[in-house]
Amino acid sequence: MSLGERQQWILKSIVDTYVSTAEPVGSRAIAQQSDSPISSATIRNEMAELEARGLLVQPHTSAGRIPTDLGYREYVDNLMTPAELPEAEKQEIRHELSERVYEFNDLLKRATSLLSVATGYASVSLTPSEQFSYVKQLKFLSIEAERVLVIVVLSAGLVRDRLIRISELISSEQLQLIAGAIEESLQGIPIQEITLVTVESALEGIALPDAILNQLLYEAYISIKQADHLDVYMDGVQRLLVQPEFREATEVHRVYNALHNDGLITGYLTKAQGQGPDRPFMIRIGQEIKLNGLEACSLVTTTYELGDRLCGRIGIIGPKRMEYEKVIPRISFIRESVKEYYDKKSENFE
Amino acid sequence: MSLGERQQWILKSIVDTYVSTAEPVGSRAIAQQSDSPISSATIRNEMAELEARGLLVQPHTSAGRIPTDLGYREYVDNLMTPAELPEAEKQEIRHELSERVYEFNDLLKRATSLLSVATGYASVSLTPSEQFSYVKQLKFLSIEAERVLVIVVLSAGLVRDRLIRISELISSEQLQLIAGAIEESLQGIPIQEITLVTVESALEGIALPDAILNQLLYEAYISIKQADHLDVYMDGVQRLLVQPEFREATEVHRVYNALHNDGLITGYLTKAQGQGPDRPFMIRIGQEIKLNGLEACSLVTTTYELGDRLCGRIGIIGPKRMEYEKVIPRISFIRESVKEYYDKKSENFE
DNA sequence: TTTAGCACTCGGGTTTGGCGAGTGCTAACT
DNA sequence: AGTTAGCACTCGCCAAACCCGAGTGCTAAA
Repeated sequence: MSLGERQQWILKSIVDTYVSTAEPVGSRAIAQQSDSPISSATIRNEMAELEARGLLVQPHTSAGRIPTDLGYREYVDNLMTPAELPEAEKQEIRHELSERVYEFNDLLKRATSLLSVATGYASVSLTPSEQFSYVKQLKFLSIEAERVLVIVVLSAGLVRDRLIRISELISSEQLQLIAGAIEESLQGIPIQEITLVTVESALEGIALPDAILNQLLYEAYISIKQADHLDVYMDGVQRLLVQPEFREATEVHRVYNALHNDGLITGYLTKAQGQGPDRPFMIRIGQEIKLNGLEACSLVTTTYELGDRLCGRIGIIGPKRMEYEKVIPRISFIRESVKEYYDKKSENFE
Repeated sequence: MSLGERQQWILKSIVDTYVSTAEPVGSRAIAQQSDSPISSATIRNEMAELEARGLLVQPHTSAGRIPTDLGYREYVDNLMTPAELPEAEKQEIRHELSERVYEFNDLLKRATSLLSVATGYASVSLTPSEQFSYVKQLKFLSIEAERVLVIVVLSAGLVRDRLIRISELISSEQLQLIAGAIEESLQGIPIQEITLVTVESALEGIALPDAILNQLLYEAYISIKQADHLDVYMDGVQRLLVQPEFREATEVHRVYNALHNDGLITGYLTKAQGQGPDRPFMIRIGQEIKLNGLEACSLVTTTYELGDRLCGRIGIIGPKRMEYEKVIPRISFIRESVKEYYDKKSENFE
């Protein structure tokens, strides 16, 4: 590979121009750019070269060029220089971020929404989780006769709960006893490895009818499994859909289906979770995303960390023709702001 | 008003045909219908009459007629005869409804999804609530040092909770004491009427630093207010969007924005909640829905009841050109199935 | 090696004309 | 009086023809 300096400059110009106009860009447009030292003819030659190398394509003869996935890749890896955000915008985000936020998921939801506004594309995030979580606490809380709240506290401090009904009256003490026994038997076992049998082994020798015991076991098991699940927040999809690449209703449908196909995005982002923190941004362009329907999109996400165990993912989905230089610093800043707020809340609520 | 029998028959035929073809229907199409006793010329005369009465329109000269909102209204009120669903489909729904359902909201979500599949349009539902709910229980549960789970039980049995952090260590007993005091002071007060002041009055004379007391009060207050909030589930929007009325991308956007404008649908359905149980179905056609962007849609919803206090809403959003005769019995059946499952679970969890 | 000039290509927009579905009106029929 | 056949008319849709202009690749000169 290794492009000449002039070719780099031309490629960058083409990408920048195409990003802002969404129209194939011709040699003249580049040549007329204020700081261009070279003529359109020369640019044409270089463009032909860039096309031969697979970085550009012509949608048809007599049209300008547009970048290929590879062209964007080159741009993203070597050519762009993300700009720092202006202080005013930082202030704005910091201010908006804390409005009407009552718990962490609110904060994340809000951050996701802000990210969409700040970038103008669709945003997604994954609720935090830890890689190998286990059950730290399990409680049965008697709410009324025959109704019990099952509370699961995971190792990293996540709390989930679930309301169940049981068929018999049972005292708080007994409930506590059972919960304690289950809790103890699960100490240190990663949730993925817990099975119904694991849980069952806990209750040897507790003096209660089998029926009720089995029900509680089952409910505890379900609650634990549910506790580990991830939510995905998505916002501003309409901002993505108004992009000119989706002028066709069928294109809109393809993207819509991909995004709202339950669990598809979640699964994808979860797999991406593995990315090391050395390369904080994951940028997938067009075909590189393997999800059916998102071929015309790019996905830029990053991992956010809370405390020293929890992490999640946040980022945006835009057209391939995306303002990468603007998007990156905004995701960065929001990632940091979320962490900051989380830490602040942890040590001292307002 | 009062249409002649023949006019009724013609109007019904036109609506039925238009619903299935999405094309303006002409006099000949009606005349050729197998059971038509009359000629196209007569039908033309009647159609002109129906148009004069505002029940039909011609999109342009030399096109057939399509129903106006008023035409659909007449159809819905007087002409259609909803069919009972086949037993096979009932079985199917009953079977699907209970899969992987772990608590009521799962059931509702599942029901909503099934409704969309069964009708082929988008479906919406509102989580259950009661008209004048009050706080029945309030609990603070100490999870770890400095982390407390606030649990609110509403009068109808709804349970909501929220994890908070507090800045100081405080014993379980003290937490219970505070929660008890707040709980008592709120007995019988409708949630809408609770203010921060109401809550504050509870803690006269508890011996703890003001700072921590105030924080707990505030958190309790927020939790209570949050407990009352409604969720909306929506599913199968893509089924709506592929309808031919939304072939234009801009139309897709209008509908999309209306549906995903946070709180818009919720608010609308909540207001509709008031509908008496005498008229179980609310059918809003086109302009009758006052929401910007849904002019081409119809909204058919019904109230579901759980126990004797809780109720919510479930229904579908389709194009005006909707198979009302098929939609109604499906909503009915799902409403009943949800109630049935809820009751069954209440008395005896499998 | 760069650039000016030029012939060529081809997509997009506009115009034109024919086709056909559907209508309203009139006159005949029951 | 109500119904029906016949017919002229309207108008949206579609395809063909057409032009325009943007952009190219090539060639030859600087």
